Amino acid sequence: MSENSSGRGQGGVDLATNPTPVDPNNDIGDLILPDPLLDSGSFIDADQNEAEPMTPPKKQQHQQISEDEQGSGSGIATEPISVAAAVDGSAGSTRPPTKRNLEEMSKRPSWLPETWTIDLRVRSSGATAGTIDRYYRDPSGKKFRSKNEVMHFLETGNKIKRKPYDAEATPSKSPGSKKQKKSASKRKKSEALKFDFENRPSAVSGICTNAPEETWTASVDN
DNA sequence: GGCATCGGCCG
DNA sequence: CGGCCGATGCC
Repeated sequence: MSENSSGRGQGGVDLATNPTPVDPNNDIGDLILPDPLLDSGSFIDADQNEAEPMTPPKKQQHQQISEDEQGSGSGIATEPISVAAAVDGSAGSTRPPTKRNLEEMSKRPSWLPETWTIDLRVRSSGATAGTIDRYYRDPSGKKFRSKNEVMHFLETGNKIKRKPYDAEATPSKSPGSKKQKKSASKRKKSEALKFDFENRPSAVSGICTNAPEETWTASVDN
């Protein structure tokens, strides 16, 4: 505690560095947000659970924004971010604004289904250390790297297919023979949208009605 | 083989 | 600056 005055002794300077130019009524009020994650209209009731016989009573669908705690030991370099911890509110002059808005980052984009979850990962090593990467997890647990991938999955139901890596393409290869796509796997079911059947509540219609028309909704119809 | 992360590039 | 993708390394 004594270090308090020592480390942050520059109380006066603090204000000078962070004068918060235009701030009508933010101040601490900003920190006490009612519900940054839950917006009005967002209800996470477990009431509908009972309607789903298949849904095991293991756990509810809480908004898990990857606020898990690193248990220990794992050689995981990147560490999951905690929204609560990120709310320092202190003079973060030494911190880039990127982190400060961690809260905003954890909020779901409009194009992302409400049943999906966001995974925030911070790079702890490398030249890009400190970079925040956003991942998207679907109700099933699949992990995606970017919005594009998520959309692809929502549209086709199949994970994006990336090149199998062709190395330098064999320099001495003769022209004429190459990788010919084999027409294998023709049984590719699921070509048509797969809503979040994983946790499809019986009141789905209610939610749909209530929720505004999102872009992804249109895709489903398509 | 698969997963995870980092780097670098682009908009 | 943010975001996405690609590639590599590691397990």
